[in-house]
Amino acid sequence: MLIQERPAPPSTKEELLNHARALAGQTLGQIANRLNIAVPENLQHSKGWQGQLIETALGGIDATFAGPDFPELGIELKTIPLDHRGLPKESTYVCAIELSEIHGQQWKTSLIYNKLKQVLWMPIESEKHIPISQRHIGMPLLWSPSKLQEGILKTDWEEHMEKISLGRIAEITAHMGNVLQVRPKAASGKIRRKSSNEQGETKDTLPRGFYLRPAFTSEILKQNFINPA
DNA sequence: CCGTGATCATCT
DNA sequence: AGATGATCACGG
Repeated sequence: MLIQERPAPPSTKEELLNHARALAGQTLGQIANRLNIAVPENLQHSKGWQGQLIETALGGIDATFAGPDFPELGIELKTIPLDHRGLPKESTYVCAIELSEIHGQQWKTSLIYNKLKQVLWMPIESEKHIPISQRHIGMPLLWSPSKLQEGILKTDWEEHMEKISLGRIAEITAHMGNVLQVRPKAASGKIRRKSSNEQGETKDTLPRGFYLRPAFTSEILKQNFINPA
């Protein structure tokens, strides 16, 4: 991705939100053109393209950093693909799961909590038949989990982490978790990573990541109607 | 190789 | 159709 005019990082939450709202109604093509970024024909070989584009447009940091996209503000950016009904088309990847040194991890200090405590959701029109350059950005939402939502996330997280700490990660499937899933996250099914249990014994396992179910992100996006931007 | 950005491809 | 398990590209 060639970037010629990368915006500076926003210094305040208001600045970020204003910039994000200014993108609403625009197409991916318009945004890409301003940044001199080429638009791919399809996303099959450019799966993270939209996320990188919006992150660049808003002045976020490098995607490779294992933390919030806007560290100063503690805000994570997530693009979310919508179908014609305005519902999420896919689950939302949150972060990789640490497979070692998981003993004693607490929810409040976990990587996933720190990623989810404040998220800027950028909806993107993602019907298959619409050319990528013509897809529109929807109205963004700056969200933090409600007490109820956080409780559900925490419970899911604790159940998953307990299995992992017991060395039973192989038993975890995407069927588990009310709103938070554990699914493979690797370049291929052949990749292996060391996973250690409470006794310090290690096993090689497929790397996993945390994902939010579409039903959960759908509920989150409804706040756009309760609290119109 | 690993974690970031996610969507794809297949099965039910 | 929707969900699950698998995969693609990139920078460090």
